[in-house]
Amino acid sequence: MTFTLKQIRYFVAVAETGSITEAGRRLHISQPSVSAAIAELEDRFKVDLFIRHHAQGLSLTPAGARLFKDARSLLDHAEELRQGAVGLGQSLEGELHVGCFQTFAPIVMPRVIRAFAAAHPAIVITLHEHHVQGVVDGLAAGQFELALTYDLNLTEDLAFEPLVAMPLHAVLARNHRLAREKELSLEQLTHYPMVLLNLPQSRDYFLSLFSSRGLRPRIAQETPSFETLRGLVASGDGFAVMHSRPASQQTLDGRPVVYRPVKDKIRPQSLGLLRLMRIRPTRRSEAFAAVARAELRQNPA
Amino acid sequence: MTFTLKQIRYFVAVAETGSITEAGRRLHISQPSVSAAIAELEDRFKVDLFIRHHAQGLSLTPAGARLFKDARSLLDHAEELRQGAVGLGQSLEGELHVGCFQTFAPIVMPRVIRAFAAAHPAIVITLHEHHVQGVVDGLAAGQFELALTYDLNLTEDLAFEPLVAMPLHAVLARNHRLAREKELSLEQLTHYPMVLLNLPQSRDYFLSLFSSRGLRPRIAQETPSFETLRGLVASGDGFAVMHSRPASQQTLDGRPVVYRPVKDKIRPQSLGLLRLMRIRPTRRSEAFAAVARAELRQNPA
DNA sequence: TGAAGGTCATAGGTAAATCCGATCCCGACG
DNA sequence: CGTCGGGATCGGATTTACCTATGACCTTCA
Repeated sequence: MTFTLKQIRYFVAVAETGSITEAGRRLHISQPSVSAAIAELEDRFKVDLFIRHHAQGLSLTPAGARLFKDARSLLDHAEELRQGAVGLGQSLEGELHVGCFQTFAPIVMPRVIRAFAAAHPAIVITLHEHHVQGVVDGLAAGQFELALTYDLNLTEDLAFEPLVAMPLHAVLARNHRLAREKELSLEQLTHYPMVLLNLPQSRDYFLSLFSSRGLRPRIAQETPSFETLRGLVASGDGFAVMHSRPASQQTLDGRPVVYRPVKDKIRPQSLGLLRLMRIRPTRRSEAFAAVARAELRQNPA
Repeated sequence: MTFTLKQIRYFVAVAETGSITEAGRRLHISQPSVSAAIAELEDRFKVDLFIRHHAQGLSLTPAGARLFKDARSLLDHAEELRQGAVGLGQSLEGELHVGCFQTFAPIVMPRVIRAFAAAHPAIVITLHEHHVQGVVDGLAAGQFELALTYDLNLTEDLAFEPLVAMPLHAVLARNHRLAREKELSLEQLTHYPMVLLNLPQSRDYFLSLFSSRGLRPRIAQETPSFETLRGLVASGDGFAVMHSRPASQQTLDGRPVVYRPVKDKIRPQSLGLLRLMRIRPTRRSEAFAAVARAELRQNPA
C-alpha cells in the first residue's frame, strides 16, 4: 500500500554509504534485505532512485537525490517523535496536568506547586480546578492524570490515596455568640442561620450531615464560592461548616472569622491523591505525588 | 526495535474516532489488529496513550494527546514524501536536469527550452553544459538524467537516439580565399592555417579527420571556446571545421563568417538524446525528449 | 434485574512479509 | 582472461500481521 519507515531508513543508509552491502553492514542486516527494500521503493514510486555502477556501488539519480533530502528529514521527524514519546512517560521534563478540588485549591496547591517547582524545575504544571465530580470526570476524560481531592464520588476504577484527614469545622464570625465555645455540636449550630456552600456535591453532603441526625438548619444564604462563603459568615449572615481550614483567619475583605471543631462523630473528610486505576502513572505524576505526600503529610492544612 | 508508520496511522485513527472498532472500520482492518498496534505502541513507549472506557470507546491521556499532535504531523510529513516521491517519476511538475554538449548548447538549447517551457510550464529545467566526456560522466553520476550531445564516447550502458545529422562544415572569414567555393575538400583547407577547437574530445577528433587522410593542417591557434573560435576565424587567423552550424553568420564582435560544406566522405556527426540504458526515464524526461525530437527533427540547426 | 448490544482484549491459526545464506551475474581491474 | 567486488535473485526458515472466534466487561433498555 505505501512505504515503510524501515525502507526509508535503508534507503538513506544506502544513499549515505553509496553501497548496498555497506549499508547492510551499518544496519546489521543482510545485503539482500537492503536490496529488496530499495527495489520495492523504486517499484512503489515508479522511479529509479539509484544508478548501479557494477562492482562499485551506486549513486543517486536526480530523483533519488530529491527523495534523499525528504527522506532524511522524515527520519529526523520520526526520531523526534520517538524521543518525545518515550519522554512522555519517563522524563522529568515537559508538562503535567493536575486536577484539584476547587474549594481547597487555593489553600494547598500554592504550597505543593512551589515545592514541586523547586524539586522539578523542568516540569511545568497546569492546574485544573473543578468541583468533586468535575475532578473525577476530568480524570476519566484524560484532562489530567492526577488530582488532589476528597474521597467522594469514588468508583471502582479510581485509586485514592488519603493524605490528610480533615475534620469538620464550624466557621463563625469572630463576634458570633458561639465563637466563645472551644467545640461545637451540630445541634447547637442549628439554632443559628446557616450559610451553605452550593456546589454540586458539597451541598448535598453538608445538608446530609444535619439531616442524618434529624436536624434541619435554616439556610440564610448559599454561594458556590468558598471565599464569598467566608465573607458572608464574617459579615454576620450565619455560620458555615467546612472541612478545609485555611491558615488565614481573615476574609478577602479583611474581616476575621474563627474555626471551631465540631464534636459530633463525623467521619473526617479525607484529602488525598486520586488517579485512574488502570492507567500507568508517568514519572512526572509519580514525582508530583511524592512531593504532595511530603508536603501535606508533614504539614497538613 | 522502533515504531512503525502503520502503528502511527492506527493510533491517529483511534484518537480521531475515539474507538478502536470504528478506527478498524475506517482503516478497513479488523479491530484486534488495531488493538494490537496500540498496545504495542504503549508498550514501546512505556506510556498509556488511551483511557479505556468499557463498552464506550476510549479517550486520550494527556500523554496520548501530546503524542497525537506529533503523530499527525509525522503522518502529514510521510504523506508529503509519498506525494513527492511518486511525483518524482510521474508528474509533469518539478525540476528536470538536462546535460548538453557545450559547443552547441547555445545554438540548440534556447529553442528547445523555449518550446519545452511552452508545453510544460510547471517544469523548471536546469541545464548542465560539459564537454562530451563530461556529459557522459554527468549522466553516470546522476547529475542529469538526459542529455543532448554527439554520439561520441558512447559505451554499452548508454542509449543514444540520433536526432539530427550534422555534416562537417568549414568555417571561413567572408573574405577568405576559399569563401568563393560552394564546397571544400580537406586537402584544399590544409593549404591555409587552421584554428582548432581545443576541448578534451573535439581536439583529437578534428585532428584525426585530417590525419586519417594523410593531411597535416598547420594549427595557427587553439581555443576551448566556440565563440572565440569564430572570432579568430573572422579576424583572419585561419579556417576551422565544425559540425554545429549556428543560424547567425556573425560573430559576437559583429564580423561575418561563412559556412561551406566539406565534400570529403566524412560521417556526419549525430546530434541526439543520450541517457542511461538501465534507468527508467521519468515522465518529465520523456516529455523533454518528445519536445527535442519535434523541435530538432523538423528544423535542424 | 436480566437481557441485549456494544466495546476492548486475548487466543489460535493462517497468510504474508522479512530476513538470511547461497548463488548468480556482471562490470572493473590486474 | 581470470579474479574480485558488489548487486540481484532464489529458496527456505522465521517472524510478523492479520483475521475469526471468543471472553470479559460495561451500558442500556425492557
